[in-house]
Amino acid sequence: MEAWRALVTSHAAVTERVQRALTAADLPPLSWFQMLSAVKRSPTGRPRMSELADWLTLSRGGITKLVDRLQEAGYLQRVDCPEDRRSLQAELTPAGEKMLAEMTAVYEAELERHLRTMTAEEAGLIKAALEKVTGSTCDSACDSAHGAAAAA
Amino acid sequence: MEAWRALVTSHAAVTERVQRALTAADLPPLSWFQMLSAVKRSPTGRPRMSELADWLTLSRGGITKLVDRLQEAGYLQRVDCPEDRRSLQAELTPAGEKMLAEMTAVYEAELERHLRTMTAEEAGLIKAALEKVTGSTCDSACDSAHGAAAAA
DNA sequence: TGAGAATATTTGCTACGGCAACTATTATAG
DNA sequence: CTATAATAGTTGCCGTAGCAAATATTCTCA
Repeated sequence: MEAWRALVTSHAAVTERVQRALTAADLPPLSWFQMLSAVKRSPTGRPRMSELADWLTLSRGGITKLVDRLQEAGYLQRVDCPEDRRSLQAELTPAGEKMLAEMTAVYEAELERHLRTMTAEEAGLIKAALEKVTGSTCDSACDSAHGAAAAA
Repeated sequence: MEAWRALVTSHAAVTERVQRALTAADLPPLSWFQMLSAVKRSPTGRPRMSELADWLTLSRGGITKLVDRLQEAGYLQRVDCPEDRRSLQAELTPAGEKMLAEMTAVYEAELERHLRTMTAEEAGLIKAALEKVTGSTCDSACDSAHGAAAAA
């Protein structure tokens, strides 16, 4: 429980620092970076809107508007999905690639600044422990759904 | 770096679950819980607005509005600060104490659900490592201010 | 003491995100 | 094949938070 509080606190603190570092460098906000890097990290390079919603833990509507802004800024474009005509895929433009690189530099520098007190072993442990948590979140969801269904 | 990504992801996932658990239980949002428990955890029990802003990592304006809502709901009240007439202190009302207890129950239950994959040792390590990060954030801020001053 | 800098909080304006309703397309059942 | 349900995405409306300006009070120093 205290560990969770520490996590929440450090998350908020570091995130705020990164935000400020980005604005100080006249760069777009963190949400843009998260979007751009999610698109970049996608196996296909062209994730669907709903995939982005899952990865960024954002609602569908939120994704629509975020992509709108990035598209208007010229960093992303929507392309029709060939397998499903309901669906759209987001794709980085060259300008988007460039911006992502710039933001990544600031982002990683700031992270390094704040996480330098952490040893590699600690980082490894944290990564492992928290990935277990995230992984099990899906199971919990199923439990939850099951429980609700049973109750209904 | 990957550890940080894991942290961000698990934070978002668990936070979202807790939010949903609270709304499912017809309780106020997570921000209210954070505010109430920050007031409760204050050494004096009557933190100032600016202390709350620091602890919740929220802007001053944000605190004003959040306290406004909690006050209107009858969970908090503002009292004049005796040492500094510019300042106000937030104080839990009996209804606020009661609500905090209710929300704490749901909050902790949900946390336990999602963090059950973590062992006590892991939790201890994470807590220690992340508290180091948060602690050093202040130093970094000083470094940063110093660097800016030197540059100017 | 008195002028001006610094600090604590609030307010107005704006941007961002969630939810529920809507459209368009695909999947399922009969 | 058609009707219905389910899914992908967008839109409108609302609540919430940040920022900069405004107000009130305290601090500094001459």
